Amino acid sequence: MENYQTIFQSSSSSSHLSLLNTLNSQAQTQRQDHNKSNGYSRITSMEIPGSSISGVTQSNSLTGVETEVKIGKKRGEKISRKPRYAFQTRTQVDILDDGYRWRKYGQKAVKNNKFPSYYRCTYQGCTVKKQVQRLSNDEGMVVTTYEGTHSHPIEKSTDNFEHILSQMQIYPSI
DNA sequence: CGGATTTGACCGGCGC
DNA sequence: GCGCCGGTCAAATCCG
Repeated sequence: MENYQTIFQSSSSSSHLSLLNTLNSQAQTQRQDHNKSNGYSRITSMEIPGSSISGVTQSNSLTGVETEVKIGKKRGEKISRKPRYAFQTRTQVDILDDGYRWRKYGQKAVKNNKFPSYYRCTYQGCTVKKQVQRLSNDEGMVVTTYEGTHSHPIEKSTDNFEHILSQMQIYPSI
């Protein structure tokens, strides 16, 4: 976990998928190191200087956390854990388009937070889920949690987001 | 017309 | 055992 910046710079042609895959790999690596039991382990922190996202006026700071979700409800099934990556983004727009097609399937009120929105990837066979929460503390703070990994190419051409990713800087630990 | 979004209800799990 | 909270589903609606 030393060369975060290098990894991101090398993902110039593969776009957003590379970002998530990169985080995926690093998350797994760190998971072995820390092996947190509380379920949340901070893996990366990103900061985006004032960018060109429509609606964003100030700097964005992304914080990625990886979570292990164990599903042991079924019978003798193997221990399946779903990777979850949470990004804390300081922006005014709730929906950060990462290039995939998302379909909202639920919205429920939570005590400490605002109304979290639940999204699912509409690609056939893709069970990746995304949860967007808005912190009541900071209106501009949005927590996006990705659950699962995409196994298909990106449909949309979000040059905007990609541009931001290129400017993204990750610090080893904050 | 098709697809995405919305909102309410339902279900399951956890806590007390 | 009951109640509460969170999460998901599903039908209706709206938009493009």
